[in-house]
Amino acid sequence: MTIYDIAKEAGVSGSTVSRVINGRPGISESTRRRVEEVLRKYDYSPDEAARGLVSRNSGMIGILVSDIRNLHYTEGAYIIEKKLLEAGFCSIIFNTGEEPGEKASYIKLLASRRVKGVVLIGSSFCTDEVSDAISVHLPDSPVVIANGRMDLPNAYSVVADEESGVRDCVRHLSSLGRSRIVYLDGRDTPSNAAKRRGYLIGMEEACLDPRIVPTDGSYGGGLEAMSAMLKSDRIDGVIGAVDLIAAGAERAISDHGLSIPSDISIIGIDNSPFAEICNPRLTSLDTRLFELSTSCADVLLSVLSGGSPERVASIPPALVVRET
Amino acid sequence: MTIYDIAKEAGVSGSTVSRVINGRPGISESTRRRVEEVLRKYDYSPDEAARGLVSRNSGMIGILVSDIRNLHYTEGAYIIEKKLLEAGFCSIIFNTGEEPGEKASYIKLLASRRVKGVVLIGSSFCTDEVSDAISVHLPDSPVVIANGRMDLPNAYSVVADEESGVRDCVRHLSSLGRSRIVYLDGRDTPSNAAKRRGYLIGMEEACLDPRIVPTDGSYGGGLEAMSAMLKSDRIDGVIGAVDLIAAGAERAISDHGLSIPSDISIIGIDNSPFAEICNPRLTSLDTRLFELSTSCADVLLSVLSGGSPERVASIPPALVVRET
DNA sequence: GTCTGCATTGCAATCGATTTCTCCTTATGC
DNA sequence: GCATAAGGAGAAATCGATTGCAATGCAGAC
Repeated sequence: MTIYDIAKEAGVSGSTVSRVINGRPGISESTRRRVEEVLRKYDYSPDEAARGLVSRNSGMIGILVSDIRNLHYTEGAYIIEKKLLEAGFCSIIFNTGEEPGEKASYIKLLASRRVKGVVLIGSSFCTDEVSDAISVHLPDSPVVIANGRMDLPNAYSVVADEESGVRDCVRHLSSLGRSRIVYLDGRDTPSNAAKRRGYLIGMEEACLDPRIVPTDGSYGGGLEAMSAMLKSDRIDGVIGAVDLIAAGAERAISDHGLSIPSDISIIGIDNSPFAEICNPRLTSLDTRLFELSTSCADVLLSVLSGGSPERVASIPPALVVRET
Repeated sequence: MTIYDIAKEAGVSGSTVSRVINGRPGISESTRRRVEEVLRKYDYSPDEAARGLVSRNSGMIGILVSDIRNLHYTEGAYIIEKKLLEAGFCSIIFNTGEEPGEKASYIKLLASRRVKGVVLIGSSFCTDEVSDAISVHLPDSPVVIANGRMDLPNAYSVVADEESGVRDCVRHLSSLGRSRIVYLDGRDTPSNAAKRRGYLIGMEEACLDPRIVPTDGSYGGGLEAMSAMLKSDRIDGVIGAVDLIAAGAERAISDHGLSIPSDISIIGIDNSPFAEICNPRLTSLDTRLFELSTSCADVLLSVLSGGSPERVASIPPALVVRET
């Protein structure tokens, strides 16, 4: 079923059908109605490949996600996808994995699909490989990075201000009289580096000794690191780089027979669904995933419709105080 | 940059370049090398729209997910996407929302993109609207439904045997001496209907009085429903249609001052990450999301490569006993 | 020396939709 | 009643890659 089949049945030419489909002017009301009739009859929809070929774009947006185990990223991807779809753009979503070389190859893949724009979710895309691949294969398409920065003429960033967010967490704990505040770090990403900086600044401001403990970023990792610490050290405050780590720590603390929050306060980061389910409910720094994701989509749509939004938008996080 | 640009630079015709790119035979080793050189020089990748136009397919697979709030679905989607990508297929993932009419329109969208196959995630796609849309717009492409059934010549199903899974949950509770076992239902889907059947069968077998309480399928819903029940009724076992409901119930019980599992046992369904984080850790029926999703991808790939897998594959769930 | 045959390579049509340019019809003004 | 303008519709080129078929060249056979 092509426009010519439609054309034949309606007794017109292909060009006319095309014009009707695309709402182009210069068609008489009667022909338009006749063609629309046939269009409806077959519930026709045009071949997007052919369309893309002549219009030189696919009407698609590429979304790259590095780590699917991170609920945070996938949720962001879906929010963005939904928003773009409402605006009439299809999205291709790819899991790129963590390897920088791999990530760059996905840029090429998107380029060959003639995407109109790209959204990169997570700071782990901010590498030279990815940046180079973009300037080679997609020098003219807008690229929006969620929670990361890239120095490219066609790149835009929307970031959560994690540094000051975590600093505020330290202030909060300190105002609660906590002084031995440990930071449970996650995997090595620019985002986690910003959080670490915020922690160090906060501790410095409060004239406290900082202590950063590495973990693998998982629930188990948080549990393990916390258990080890509780054996020897006195601690009264914990900040986890993500909620999952904090949840693991919470569990370790309650297994150790200490009480939360009277003995130890805990704060997680991201305000994920996990925070609500922990027992006691986890206090968490909300990095405003919804606003951030929505804003990414808005920035992209703005560029695509000829606007020129800010190169870097910053979303302030907010501490959600619960029971820990 | 087109194959003709490459061709000019290599001093050959476009056809030759095309043949080299696609590894077609009948090209001398020397020309092939020369063309490959230029290809590499520009890191060229062909326009997929043009390719799709002549080959009459896009090399893409459509994945439809109804509810993005359900972590279970999105995780399945990602597992499938990854597996398909490894096999060389790109995926377009769409959130369809719950409305049947909307869902059907996405089928049309996929058809216009000339997808090679479709994966529908969740039983909520098993409606007449969707089924009709498939037989009109995609009568020849394989369609795989994860955890649902559809009666169509080109449809394949991979389902978790939730009915017997939930029946086994009842048996488990009953073997623990529980007799007042409540089932907290979720939203109205074929999948939840199967779970309900399993519960009823299990209760019948154990000669116990069934009691099904509706909820909205959320953590809050489970909490609310359970709180209400605890005010008046004596209960010693709970099964939640999904982990989130069970987690809410768990919280309600501990808020009510009862102890788990000595006073009341709880079982969730899906064995999601939430189960591990609950305190105490939630016993849950693992519906084997990973195996199910992988199997969906396998079935699709099998059909696409000319195989004819079973129309319906069933994955037996497994009870993961934790602390509740 | 011509002819057959195979290996390479190029030409041109094709996929389906868009768009420019041209032609034709009809209405309007004189 | 005729000229002209304007609006409606079609013919054909185009997007970039693929592919059947034709053409070329070269080697070996007679």
